Amino acid sequence: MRASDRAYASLRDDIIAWHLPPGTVLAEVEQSQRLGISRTPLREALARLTTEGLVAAHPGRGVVVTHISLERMTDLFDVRIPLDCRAAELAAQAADRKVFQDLATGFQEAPQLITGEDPEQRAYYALVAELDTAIDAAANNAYLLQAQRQLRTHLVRVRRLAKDNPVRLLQSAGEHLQIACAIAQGNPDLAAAATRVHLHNSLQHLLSAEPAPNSEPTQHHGLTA
Amino acid sequence: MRASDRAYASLRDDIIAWHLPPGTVLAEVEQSQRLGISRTPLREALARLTTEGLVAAHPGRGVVVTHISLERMTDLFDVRIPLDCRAAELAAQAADRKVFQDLATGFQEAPQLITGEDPEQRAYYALVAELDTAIDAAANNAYLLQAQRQLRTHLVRVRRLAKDNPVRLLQSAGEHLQIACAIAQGNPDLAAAATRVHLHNSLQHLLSAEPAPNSEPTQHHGLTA
DNA sequence: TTGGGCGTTTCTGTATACAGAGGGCTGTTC
DNA sequence: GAACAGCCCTCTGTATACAGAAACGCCCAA
Repeated sequence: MRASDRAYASLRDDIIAWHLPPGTVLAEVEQSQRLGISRTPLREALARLTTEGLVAAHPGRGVVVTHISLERMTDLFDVRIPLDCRAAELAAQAADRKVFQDLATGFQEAPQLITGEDPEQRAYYALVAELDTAIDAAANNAYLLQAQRQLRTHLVRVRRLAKDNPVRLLQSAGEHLQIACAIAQGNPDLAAAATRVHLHNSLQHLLSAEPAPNSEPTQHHGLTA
Repeated sequence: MRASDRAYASLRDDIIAWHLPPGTVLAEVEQSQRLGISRTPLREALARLTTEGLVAAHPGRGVVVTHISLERMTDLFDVRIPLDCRAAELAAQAADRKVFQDLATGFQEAPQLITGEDPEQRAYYALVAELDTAIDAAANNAYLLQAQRQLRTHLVRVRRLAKDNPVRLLQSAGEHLQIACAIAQGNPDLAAAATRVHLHNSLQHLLSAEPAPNSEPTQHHGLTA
């Protein structure tokens, strides 16, 4: 694997995990030394992160980890809802039903995954990611996948701002179960509707949380737009 | 402006305009000499083009201009339709009506723009781009804008494969007029419906054209997905 | 004649060196 | 004491030099 790929993955993970919190200045020499590479591959990694909107080139100040705020989630969901609904429709039309039946079983057993042990609820979110991946594969649309990947990066990042509680996670599991069942039944309309319901509730839950201490005041969002 | 930005813009324009047709190998030394820069900024430009899907890193063979085919337009419109419809809805909710009234007037007069003089119909497509820009501005959503920009790049590129004829362009102007009017009236449902009608007809027109001589057989599409 | 192996050559990926610009600090002056 | 100007320093952006890998071609052998 190339050094620039490793640097990209490492920085991306660190930003998503809030090891590099918003506002952090990523000086090229400092980061290249930290990662044990030269500036050339590091610059490539930073360029990729910039196009993704995870960092922004602050002219004169270097590259800065972008701020993320709950206020912008409404905008993000305005894009996410139609894309995810369309993906669910396409998946319901074309999917291997066995795959989604198995996923449905998984979500039925999700309450066992949602334990108090892991505050990040990795096991449950891994199952959610599995469903997303299965929908992507069934929809089989490279353009759709690329658009969704962009959005998901920012969504994973905002999780830290939200307050997951077992009640909401159990409700979420039920919604995902509904989506998986609809796709397994080959019902596109139902799959899209279930997706819309789930995303609506997710957004409401996100917005209902009071701003976390990490939430910074609204600033330039950093998308190169 | 940075050398890497100029290289990116130059290569992007050349690919979109088919000066660099699909399958062209972009060797780093060759292109850097052609553009009068060194390999470092050129590599940055190629990386950006790769993430956009305009070129693909062919391992061992260098970077190659990706193939584009009408077959993939169905996939592209599967993403474009929900996004454009949502954008039209948002614009209809928030737009400065005067702007879209003026655009509507422009589309009413579009038949005068659609002349036989310019085979590429630049004047008409500039008006269409103006409407797109106005919708983007009214929708005021950075995530939406970024997703649409990706798609539009590929759409402009495929125009060369389609056969524009005055009949279709006049029909298209009427559809755009309907969209602009609906937004100017502040009617989100109508705006989305008009957008859906227009995109449906656009796709049908694209697919009705027999494959142009430039159309290559289906290959790896090159999106890094 | 064809297939396989080796050498050459060119290419990518990385490191480093260099130049220009911008900011911060310090000294001086009002 | 405060404000402005000049200098220095650090940082980005670019060029170039170097190393490893892969592909092409040629030669030899079967």
